[in-house]
Amino acid sequence: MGRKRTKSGKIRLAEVAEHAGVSPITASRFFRNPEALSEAKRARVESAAKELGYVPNLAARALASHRTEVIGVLIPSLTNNVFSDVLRGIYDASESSRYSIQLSNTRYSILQEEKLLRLFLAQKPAGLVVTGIDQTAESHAMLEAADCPIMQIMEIGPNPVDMMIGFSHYDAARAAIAHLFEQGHRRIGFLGARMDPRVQRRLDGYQAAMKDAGLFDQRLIVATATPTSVTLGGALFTDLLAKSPDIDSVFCANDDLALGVLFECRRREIAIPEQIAIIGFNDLEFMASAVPTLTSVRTNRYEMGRMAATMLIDAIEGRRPEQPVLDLGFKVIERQSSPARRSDSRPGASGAGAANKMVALPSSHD
Amino acid sequence: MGRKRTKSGKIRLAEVAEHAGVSPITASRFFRNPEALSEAKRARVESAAKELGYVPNLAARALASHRTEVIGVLIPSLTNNVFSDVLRGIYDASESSRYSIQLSNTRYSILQEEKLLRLFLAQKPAGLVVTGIDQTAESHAMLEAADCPIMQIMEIGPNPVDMMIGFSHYDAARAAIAHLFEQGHRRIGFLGARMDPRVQRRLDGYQAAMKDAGLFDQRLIVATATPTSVTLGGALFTDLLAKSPDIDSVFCANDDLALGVLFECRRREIAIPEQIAIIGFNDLEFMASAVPTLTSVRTNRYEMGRMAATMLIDAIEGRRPEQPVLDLGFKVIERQSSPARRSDSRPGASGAGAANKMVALPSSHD
DNA sequence: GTCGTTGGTGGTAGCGCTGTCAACGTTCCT
DNA sequence: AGGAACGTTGACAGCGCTACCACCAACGAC
Repeated sequence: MGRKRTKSGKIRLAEVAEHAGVSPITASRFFRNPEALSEAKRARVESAAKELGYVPNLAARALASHRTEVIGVLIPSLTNNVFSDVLRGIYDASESSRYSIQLSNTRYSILQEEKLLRLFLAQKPAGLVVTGIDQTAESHAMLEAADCPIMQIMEIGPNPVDMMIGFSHYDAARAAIAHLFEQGHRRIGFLGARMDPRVQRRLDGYQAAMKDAGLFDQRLIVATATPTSVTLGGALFTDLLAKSPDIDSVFCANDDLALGVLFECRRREIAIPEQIAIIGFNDLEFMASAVPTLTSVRTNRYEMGRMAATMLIDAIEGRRPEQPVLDLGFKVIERQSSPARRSDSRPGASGAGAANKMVALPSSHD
Repeated sequence: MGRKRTKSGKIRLAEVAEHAGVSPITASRFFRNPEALSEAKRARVESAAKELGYVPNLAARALASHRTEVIGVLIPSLTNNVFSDVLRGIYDASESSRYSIQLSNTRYSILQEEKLLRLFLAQKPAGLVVTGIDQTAESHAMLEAADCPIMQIMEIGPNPVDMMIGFSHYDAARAAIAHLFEQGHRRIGFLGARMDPRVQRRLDGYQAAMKDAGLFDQRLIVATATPTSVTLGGALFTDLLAKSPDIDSVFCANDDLALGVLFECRRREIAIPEQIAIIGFNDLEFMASAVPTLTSVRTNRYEMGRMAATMLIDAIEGRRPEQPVLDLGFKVIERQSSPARRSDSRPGASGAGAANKMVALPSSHD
């Protein structure tokens, strides 16, 4: 009874249409723009499709329509906890949509990013998510020329290609240092690993804050291109102690380093926070649970991913946001590793539920 | 001068063929099976493609060839560190190939897995990676019927659908308990979170080992469906202490829990390892760096992902492995949290470089 | 020398879907 | 009442590529 079919019982759109007693085009429209159909035909096609177990052939759709339902995502690392949170947000937001995520890893190389971008763009993605604002000129040009919405995530800065969601790493670092200043610290060390552009901007923020306070000292900075790890945190802290034995606190550019510092202090019997205060960055889950609990700068990673995908999908479907650049801000979460030394009215900082100071500023550091 | 072209200067295969002075079919063959061409034509097509910047249209290819160059990967969680390592291996191995990875998150639901499987299979993937061996009957049937290679990862067990890479979580747990027995421990607690099938099998291994030794006690087990976290480790340990104050050691079904236990012991001033020994599972990076360093069962997660993708791609391209089931084994990495109490000839266990006992057995527990 | 046989090449005919445009019936306006 | 406007539907012609089969030359076997 069926029309000709090449492959094993595969249901095609034509079968659905025949079953529903409509033309293939009407059936096609049902899947793309159901509102355009009359109530009656919509129901007929819907039940026919369900009955036959129809699954559209995405390759044919892509070929005929000159576009895909793929959102390309370029991130620098799969290992980093930070990106796994962002990714989870992206996947969660895309799950209820028709779009699928195509992930690629740039390994912190903007040249690799450029190469991948070229590859992605050639397949006419529905949208693109790229990490950061430090693309090559060539990449930037390709993104500008792309005929799909683009979302830059992780940080905000001038000259967005299209949309942008993130926060100012510079301001966040300044807020971390301001917090330590408030608690009475002066000799504040900086520990940084990987030194990707965002960590670099945290270092910039640290330097600016220290210089403004007249406290800058090159010997307070230990930074390496080595990928981050807890073990590395201990090693960098050891270096820092050797360079500057008189530090009273450390700003770690991420939480893994902070945990490494915590352990190294245990090993050296350095009391936290009495001898050295610690503040981390990102506020990973374990920070609230360490002993002592560790102060950190909370960033909204999951939300960043979720919003990025949501806004991107909206833009793909023609609902462009009124506000293309979104600053998700950050919070300094005060915990035991950086206590208030003054006995003023500030609420105590003693764990996850402790007083938080919300800081969310537009990026304005250059 | 070119032939008709629908879209803005997009180079099609026909253009390349024309430029190279061959037929489109010959050009097509160049990309699929270069060896089939004569030396001369191969060079001509190659330079023409390069000169024109030709990028094949994957949708057209998929439509015409009835297959895609997509490897579907179904994992239960994006957050879990364990899977991010596996994923990194998969992405690394696929990067140099023509295949792209399509990732989906089952959220530890085998019903969701079944749904996603149906979706994936309909797009005729080149290959499929699924997590674990606990698919629904329906899923299993679909996988059996699929006309592409299938790789099951994370554990090994009976009745592989096709290929399988992993290790026995049951045996690994037994090895962890055997290690604690050797060190003289008897009241060994078990802490488990999420209780997915693999954690369940670790519990099974724990129970079997304890029963075999005549030491089993239901009150030694604290397990919850709650997703794992460091904080949860502390909470579960608190529960365990309430149920069994006389424990001498804890086997944590993963390292996050172990870190939580470490912090909770600090909080309660319980000495590790003097009062309580700890062993974790997976050997995440921080285990070697904690104070004291934490014993764990090392699993080859990155390697698992890398091998899975490599073998799958080989199978897709017709190079089927001689050995479809691969046991990657595990290692108990002895560290300070579970020291040798006897002063025999066993090498000391004092850090990352400490003596390791290699155990790698085929799954044989049922 | 004729016949396979092989390796290399090309022609034809779609893959399953959607863009475009035309055509239809209905409603609303003047 | 006539016409425009709208909402709904369908016919047709590909999208860019590859499967399939046919073909041709060059080679060795008999």
